[in-house]
Amino acid sequence: MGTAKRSQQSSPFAERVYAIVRRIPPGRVTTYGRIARAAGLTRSARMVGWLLHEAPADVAAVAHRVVNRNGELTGGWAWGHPSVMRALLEEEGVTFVDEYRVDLERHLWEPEDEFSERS
DNA sequence: CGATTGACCTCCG
DNA sequence: GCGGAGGCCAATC
Repeated sequence: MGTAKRSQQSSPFAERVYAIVRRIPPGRVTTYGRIARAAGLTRSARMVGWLLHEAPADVAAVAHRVVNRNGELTGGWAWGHPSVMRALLEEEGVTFVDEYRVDLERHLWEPEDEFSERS
């Protein structure tokens, strides 16, 4: 396979993010910052979102469980419309405190912060 | 090759 | 407690 590369250079940080996202249980939600911190890069939450945009199908299948620090469906438009992601979350039993805001106090899932480095 | 944007967050005033 | 600015890495124009 000569053409087995492109931009999918599977960065160590990317694989770490994908691994964490895949470990997100149903009915549970996490935040980009939480994943970024668990991956080792606390201030690189932006890249997490971009990675999810280029993420494989298995990761994208659970990407709707990833929300921002506010619990808002910031990436809802990635599915075409936030209502789609909201429906998926509701299907898993996730409640919403607002139209597009999940109850983090109720479904916030914290990844294994083995690599979490504090300042 | 340089500048801008991006599924965002943290720090500082 | 709230607001603004910086940061971080990569992709796209």
